[in-house]
Amino acid sequence: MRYVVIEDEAAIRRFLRASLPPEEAEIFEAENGKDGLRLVAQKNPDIVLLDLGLPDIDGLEVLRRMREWSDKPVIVLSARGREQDKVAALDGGADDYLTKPFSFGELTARVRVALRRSLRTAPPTVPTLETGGLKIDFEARQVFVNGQEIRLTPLEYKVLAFLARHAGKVITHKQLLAEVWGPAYEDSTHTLRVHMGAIRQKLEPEPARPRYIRTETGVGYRFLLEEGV
Amino acid sequence: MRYVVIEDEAAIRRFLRASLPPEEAEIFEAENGKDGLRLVAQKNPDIVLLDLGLPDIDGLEVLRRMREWSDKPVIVLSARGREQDKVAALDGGADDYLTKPFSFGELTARVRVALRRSLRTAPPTVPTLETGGLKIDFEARQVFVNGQEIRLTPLEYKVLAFLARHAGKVITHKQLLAEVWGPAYEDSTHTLRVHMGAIRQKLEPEPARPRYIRTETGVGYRFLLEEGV
DNA sequence: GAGAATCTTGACGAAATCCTGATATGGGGC
DNA sequence: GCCCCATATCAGGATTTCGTCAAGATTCTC
Repeated sequence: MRYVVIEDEAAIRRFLRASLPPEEAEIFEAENGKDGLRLVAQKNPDIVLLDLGLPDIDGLEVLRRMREWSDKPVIVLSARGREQDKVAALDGGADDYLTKPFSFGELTARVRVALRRSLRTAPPTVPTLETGGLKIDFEARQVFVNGQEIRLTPLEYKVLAFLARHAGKVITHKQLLAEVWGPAYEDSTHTLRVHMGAIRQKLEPEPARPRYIRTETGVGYRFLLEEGV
Repeated sequence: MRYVVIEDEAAIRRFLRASLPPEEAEIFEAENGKDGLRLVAQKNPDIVLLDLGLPDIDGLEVLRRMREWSDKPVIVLSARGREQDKVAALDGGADDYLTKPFSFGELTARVRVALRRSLRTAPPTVPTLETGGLKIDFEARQVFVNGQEIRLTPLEYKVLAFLARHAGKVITHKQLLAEVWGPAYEDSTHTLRVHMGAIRQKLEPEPARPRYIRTETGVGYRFLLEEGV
């Protein structure tokens, strides 16, 4: 996690450095608004801690300018405790407001809240798997063969998705049945075979000689990553 | 904007009612945790104000249970001012924490912050979406088919808009019901089907062979970006 | 308070999906 | 070649899921 701290009092900066464990936190510090804005732009932090009483530009102005091009979470730390100061900062785009003196625990908890939220806003990866002519878009729940969409029933999709998520590894019948049908169906191998037949019919060019899902006789099935023979 | 207030002191509830202008705020009140949870599920509010000292369940427990199925913003209002109380609530899923007595201005400012943020969390706002002969103007809340405006009821529009904002992806019945009707209605699939029928009747040229919204049997619905078959 | 619009609920036929049994295939061991 | 086992395929019928219609209930509007 990367922090930018914009704060002119060295004591507070020291306090923050001490509060945030260095193995988790990379901290960049600025003593005035101008340097602070530059740091935010350069370092692309996950969160910004901003003092209002800065020597050059007022903290509110720093916030205003930052909000023109960034929506990184900002927590304001200020000695000003009047209601109108809080309202101005919060309406000016701050995500939270802490009045000095504040406690270490509350600060870190509020930092966690802000980080938790910004993580939720930005979904991590786009999970999509592609091998040979087969493409599986897990997010959209869609499967393509050579660019053509293939429609799968709920069970077919679940089976294929589970195999693909464990691509390269052998998945036993029991594992598949327990995962897709539920633990009570571990012995319904016949049902599984029928569904596998339907899946291959739909996505294998030659269902009799499968390229994507190999049957491991006596054990289970394996999703092939590189096109095997 | 819809508020749910979970607070046993009548004085505070009165204060909140007075603080939030009725023309902008629809307020639902509960005096204990049990009713509060039910209200959140039923009314599908934009924000929840939660007291920690409730007569039946502890506020922290209410928060914990709510977070199992909802990520609506929650602002905790509490007489407990100790650091450990704040940390527990914030780490328990609260979005903000205000110690009583709090000022009217700070409360409303923090509410605005939470609302601003949850709006931003919502899928990227595309002012208008167009595919085939269908055009959806999200800002004006208007829908056109081949240039002709289609009148949709509030629920119909919400369903269509949610699907369209996640165009291409499968939306499960539960997701759709939780989002449009509220978490308490996750199992009213039948109602959803009837509304879907009405929507298709209005905007599909051939309602029996839909071009814009495909049903994914056993899973949910999908808004089609390119015109399917 | 009447009328319209909207929403929910129930009933029933249609469609899709799923399971089961019967039968075919294919490879290894003898 | 022949048998045996695991697997694959096919076909039917059961079950689940969907769509539609229509009748009440509720809310909104005038």
